[in-house]
Amino acid sequence: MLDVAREAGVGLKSVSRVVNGESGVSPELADRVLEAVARLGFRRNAMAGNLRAGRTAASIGLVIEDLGNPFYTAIARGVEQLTYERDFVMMTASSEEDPERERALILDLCHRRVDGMIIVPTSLDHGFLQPEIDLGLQAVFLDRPVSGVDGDVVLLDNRGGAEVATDYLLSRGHTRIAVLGHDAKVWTMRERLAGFRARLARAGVPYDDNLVCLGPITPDDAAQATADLLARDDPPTAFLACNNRMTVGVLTALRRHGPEIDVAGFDDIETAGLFARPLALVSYDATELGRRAAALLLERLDGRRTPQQVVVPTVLVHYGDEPVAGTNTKVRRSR
Amino acid sequence: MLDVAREAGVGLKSVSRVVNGESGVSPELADRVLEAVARLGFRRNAMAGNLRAGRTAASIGLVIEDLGNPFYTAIARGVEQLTYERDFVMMTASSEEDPERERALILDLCHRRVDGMIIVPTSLDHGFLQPEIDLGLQAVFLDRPVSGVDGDVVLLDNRGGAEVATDYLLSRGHTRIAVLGHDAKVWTMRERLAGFRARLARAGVPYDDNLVCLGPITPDDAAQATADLLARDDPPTAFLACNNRMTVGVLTALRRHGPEIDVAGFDDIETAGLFARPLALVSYDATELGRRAAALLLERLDGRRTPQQVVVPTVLVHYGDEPVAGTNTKVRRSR
DNA sequence: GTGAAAGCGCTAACAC
DNA sequence: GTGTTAGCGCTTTCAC
Repeated sequence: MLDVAREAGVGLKSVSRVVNGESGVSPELADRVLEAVARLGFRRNAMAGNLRAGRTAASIGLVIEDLGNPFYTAIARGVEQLTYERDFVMMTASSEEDPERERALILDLCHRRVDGMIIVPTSLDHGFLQPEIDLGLQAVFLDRPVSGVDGDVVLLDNRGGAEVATDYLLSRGHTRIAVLGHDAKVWTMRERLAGFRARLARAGVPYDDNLVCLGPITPDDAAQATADLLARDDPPTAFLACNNRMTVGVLTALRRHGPEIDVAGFDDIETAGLFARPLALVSYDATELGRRAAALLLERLDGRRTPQQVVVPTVLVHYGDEPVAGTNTKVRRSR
Repeated sequence: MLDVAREAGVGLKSVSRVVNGESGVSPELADRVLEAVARLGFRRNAMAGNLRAGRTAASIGLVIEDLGNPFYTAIARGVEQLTYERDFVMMTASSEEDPERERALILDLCHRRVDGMIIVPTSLDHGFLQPEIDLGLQAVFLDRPVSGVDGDVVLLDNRGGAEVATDYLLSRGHTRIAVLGHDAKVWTMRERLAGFRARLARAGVPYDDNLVCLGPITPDDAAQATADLLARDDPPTAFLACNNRMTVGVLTALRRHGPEIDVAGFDDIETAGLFARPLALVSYDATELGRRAAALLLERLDGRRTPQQVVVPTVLVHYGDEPVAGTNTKVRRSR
């Protein structure tokens, strides 16, 4: 920059002003500067500019579990939509559900002085973040609550969604409903299970632990588990899949089975309307989830300090009952 | 850092050494420093460290079209897999297919001194990047070639894929094959169309411009276009959809039609095996596409300068012919 | 081993 | 309007 100043025969600050489009520079001087900039191939170093006291990098960190899962990428998209307008860049990182990796990722982003972070927490305790927050980091947690840290939280109405889905399967006359889900250590999973059990109890249907299969991770895992369940002497007559991967797995295993087996699942699937089998999905706008989180973060960056929590409702959407475009019936909102 | 030095009663450089885990510090001194760091809640500022001459931010920029499209997120995932191991952070940004936005995004990332960039180019000319490259930026272009810039390129065998898909439809006896695609300004689209025409010609089937519909963007657009085509006096008997959104649209419009209409599409769809209708898809590993690009970029960052170009092959995968899990028949490789 | 001094490229405060 | 002077928080010589 100093070189430019010399080349143009002006002061350092004038170059700074011109380069940053600040006002208060005479046009001719600006021209000279611009010329020198061009001649010298000067590029402003944003990092240096952000070095100033208390300043940050105009960047936000997004820590999700897996860039390969449409749920998380929809979130990333929502976050980007809002942060782009404010000229933040988004640094995305996948924790791969590994608490240790998550921790390292988050701390690295902190060192890079991101202004704020949106985190889908994998660790059970985020106490390690509190020091950073005390130092000025702003954080919004997404999809799961956290303990030991100040920050906003954006949640899904998991319990309500599970309740509506369970009611639907019960209303179809099922009493032996299998549940497929991920690890019960994950809060969302516990909530969904709780909703399921609550509705079963209300309907007077006994809860059978043997029909609940937690653990599968990939669709293939889930398909195998489904096949195992169906091979039993007293197989389930309906399935509740607790996330998009489980749903795909269940459906894969059911391809040779008739429509008498009903399936409900959590998370929307973009192509569900094209499936061979009818399907009820607990849906919600995942992009909106990201937008809400980003909005909260931006509010925080603007100065809000009182913690907020928002819960995004879900809707049970029926696919395939009436195979006509655009007629998915929204049956009942969870809240 | 100076505060820490004072607090520990040591020199500035010693703190730096300890904080960066450099060797050559006596254990007791290190202990004192660590203590002071803890007491003062010191956090190293990575941005300041990277300010030094010629240094960079250990970050790479990824510019794609749309974070909502599984094609691009699969790429992002592949890129992340390789760059994570080298402690780079990934700054992701969507150009939304807007050349102006793309340009702004790229330039912003340059100013943030990313070490390298992986770009799915939307603009037709990237000459504006050459100055940055001359200044040391490393770039890899993905999915489409670019003009006017030095950099590596990772491409898909678009033409070969289209040829195999076209051959398949021809082999099923179709002579009136409709093509749905995005803008012909996009290189991939032109390649796919060229492959289609080449095989038509070879088979002696006349090319009918009226059956080629370019322009739809969303699945809904494509569904509408498909419906329009089917409503003609002499409708097509098969469809070639040139990307995942087109495929979904075509299938949506075809839900009420029998299996006599064949559909082939470009891009894999994760849930295609669950669809009501058989489907042939020109598939490839999009994550691998990202990995290849990242590998090239890392090589460049390690010093390679000779430009490279890699072409990733495609495979035609048949879904739904034989509804059993795991038996998707890979019919023919494009190369 | 350890530390002082001189920047890295920029912006904020303050003169002119 | 415009330029000068301090830093921002760190790393890098290079003495000690």
